[in-house]
Amino acid sequence: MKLDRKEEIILKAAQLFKEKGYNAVSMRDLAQELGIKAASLYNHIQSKQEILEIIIMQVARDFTMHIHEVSPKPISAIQKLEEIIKMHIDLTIKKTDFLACMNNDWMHLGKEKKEIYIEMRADYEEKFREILQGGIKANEIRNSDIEIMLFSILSTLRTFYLWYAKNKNINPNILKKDLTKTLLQGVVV
Amino acid sequence: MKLDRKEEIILKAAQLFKEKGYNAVSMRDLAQELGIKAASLYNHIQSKQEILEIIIMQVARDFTMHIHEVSPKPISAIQKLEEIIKMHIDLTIKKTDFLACMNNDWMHLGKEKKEIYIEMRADYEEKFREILQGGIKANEIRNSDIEIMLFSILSTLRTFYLWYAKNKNINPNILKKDLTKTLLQGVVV
DNA sequence: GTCTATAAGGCGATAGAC
DNA sequence: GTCTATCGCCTTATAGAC
Repeated sequence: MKLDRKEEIILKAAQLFKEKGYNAVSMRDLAQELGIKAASLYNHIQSKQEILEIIIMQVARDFTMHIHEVSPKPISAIQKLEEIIKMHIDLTIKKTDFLACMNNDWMHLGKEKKEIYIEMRADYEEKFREILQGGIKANEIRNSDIEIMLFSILSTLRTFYLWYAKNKNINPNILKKDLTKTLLQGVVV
Repeated sequence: MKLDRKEEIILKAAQLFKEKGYNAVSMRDLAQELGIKAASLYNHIQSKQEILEIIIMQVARDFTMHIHEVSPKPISAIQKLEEIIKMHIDLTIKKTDFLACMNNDWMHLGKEKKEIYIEMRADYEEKFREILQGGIKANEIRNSDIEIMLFSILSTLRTFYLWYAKNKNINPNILKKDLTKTLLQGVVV
C-alpha cells in the first residue's frame, strides 16, 4: 500500500493538528516533518486550508454515511445505538487523528466548508435524535430529556479518541461491549 | 460590582478564545473589542500567555478544590457523584468561557504551567477514580471497566458547556436531576 | 518534484510622548 | 493609562532555477 505524496502530507498534517491545533502548526513545521521545504508542499496541495478541508470533510462524510445506513434498518432502537457506538469506536481506531482534527479545528474551515460541516453535524444529530425518539415510543428508552440523553452519549463518543490514545492495547470487542454497557445502562448497579 | 481593567481584559479574552481558539485571537483583536489599542493592554498584563494562564489556572483550581472537598465526606459514592455533577453544572453556568478555554487551549500554556495543569488534571481524575472504586466495593456501582466509566462521565461533564450554550434558559435544578439520572442510570428503561 | 529567494503582511511586544 | 511608531520575527504563498 504505497501512499502518494499528497496522502502522506495529509496524514502527517492531521497528526500535527491533533497534537498542537491547526493554527499552531506552520507549513514549515509540516514540511520539516516530511523532510522537505515548505515551498515544496505547494506542488501537492493548494493551501493550508485545503488540507484541513480534506481531513474534516472525509471523516464527516464517514459518519453521515454510516448513520444513514443504520437509521432505516428494521431493528430495535437499542440495536441501532449499539451499531452506532460500534461505528464510532471503529472510526476512532482507524482515523484517530482525522477525528481529533474535526472535533478541535472545524471552526478554522473556510466560510463555505464550515457551513457544510455544520449542516452535516446537525443532520447527524437529527438522525440520532430520531433513533432515541423511536426508542422512547417503543418503551425501550427512558422518557427523560432527549436532548440531555443525546448529548450525554454523543459527547463521550466524539471525544473517545482521547481515551483511546492512552489505551491502545485494549481488545476492540471487549471495548465495544463495555462502552455500550456504560452508555446505555449507566454506572449504577 | 465594578471590574478593574485587568479583569475586563481577561473576561473578554476568555470569550474570544472560546469562540476562535487561543492562537486565532491576536492582541490587536482583543484590544479592538475593548476599544483600546494593542499596546495599551501591556499596561495591565505581562503577555498574551499570562492571560491564558490566569484563565486556566483559576478554573482548574476551582475543580481541584471542590473534589477534595467532596471526596472525604461520609456519604455514599452515588451521593458523591451527584455532588460532583452538580458542581460541574454550577461551574459550567458561572464560568462557561473559562471552562471552554481550559478544555481547548491548555496545550498552549507555557512549559511550566502546562506541567502543573496536567498534574492537577491527573489528580482530579485519581480522586474521581477512588470514588468509583469505593462505589464498586460498596456494591453501589457496577463492577465494569472503571476507566471506561470514568471517561464516560467525565467527557460529558467536561464538554457540557457546549450543550449549555444552546440551552441557557433551562432550570438548573431540573437540569441537574436529568443529567444525573442519565449519567448514573443510562438511557435504557 | 524540490530547491532558493522573496513578496506582502500579521504577530507579540517595547519605547517614549502625552 | 492610552497613544503612535516601530522592532524583529514569523506567517502563507509565489516565482523561477535546476
